[in-house]
Amino acid sequence: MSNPSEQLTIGIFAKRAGVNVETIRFYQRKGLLLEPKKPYGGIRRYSHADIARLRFIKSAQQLGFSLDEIAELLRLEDGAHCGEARELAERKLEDVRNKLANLQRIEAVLARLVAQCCATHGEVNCPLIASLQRPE
Amino acid sequence: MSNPSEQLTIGIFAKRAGVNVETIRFYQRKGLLLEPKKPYGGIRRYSHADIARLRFIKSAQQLGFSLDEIAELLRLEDGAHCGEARELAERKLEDVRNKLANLQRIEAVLARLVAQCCATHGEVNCPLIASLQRPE
DNA sequence: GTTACCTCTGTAGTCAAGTACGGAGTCAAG
DNA sequence: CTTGACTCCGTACTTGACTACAGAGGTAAC
Repeated sequence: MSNPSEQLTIGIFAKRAGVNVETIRFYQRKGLLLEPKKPYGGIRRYSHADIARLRFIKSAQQLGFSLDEIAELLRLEDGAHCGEARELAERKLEDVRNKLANLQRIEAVLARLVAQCCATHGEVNCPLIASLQRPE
Repeated sequence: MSNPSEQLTIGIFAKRAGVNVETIRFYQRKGLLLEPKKPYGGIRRYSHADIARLRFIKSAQQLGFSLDEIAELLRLEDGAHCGEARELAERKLEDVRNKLANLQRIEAVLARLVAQCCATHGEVNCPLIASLQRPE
């Protein structure tokens, strides 16, 4: 059914990855996806690797990375100028860890909220808001 | 220094919360922040509760919640139609847990990347991308 | 070999989330 | 009682991330 060496047209590629064809072209213009070279005036073909890459972009995006940041992440794998890449990775890692910490706090609070919900009526001063505050 | 009953003008409010004045007005238009009623043709004053709320908005936003979603989250505390709120919180919780899982995968990979960096040259087929893939 | 449905390229429009700005009013200090 | 800094309100501009569309060409199925 999904033979790994299958070559896809842009339409099918888009469908498989769950995005709009225009989005793919847009990402190509931004350099997030490479355009496969086309067979002399013909139609370009895409591979499963392209789908993987696109899915990665979409996932990273959902985590709050901008397309420019994602481009950087992808350059880690593509170019791999080593020192530079390492630095970049380190910065991203810190970033990611901050996001994680925040998300964990939210998670805890939401979970508690769900658990307690309706247990206490009346003066609800929401734990959600409090949870995101830190001294400074 | 920061007496809790202090009343702030919008400019000071903005500065304390680290945002633009215009952003505050924009959030008021969207209903994310309430405009304090103003003393008859005068100037509105803001409290520390407002700062807390604004900081919450900003944090949530960094985690990939849209302003509309944040509005929903805030309605959890403001309105508290209980059943509804609980449902919303549950949906968000799932959301958050998915994000967490993804971030954790990225975290692991980035950490590994940083650790191994430059250890293996040549054919690098990036673990980053692989990390975000799941069967379906 | 024509029809229906693609693809390609470029340019323009949309939507969310701000940001900027103009003109009028407010207010505290000097 | 004026000056300078700030507020208010409305409208318009910007940026990031798409999304749509027009016009030309490719292709597979009949």
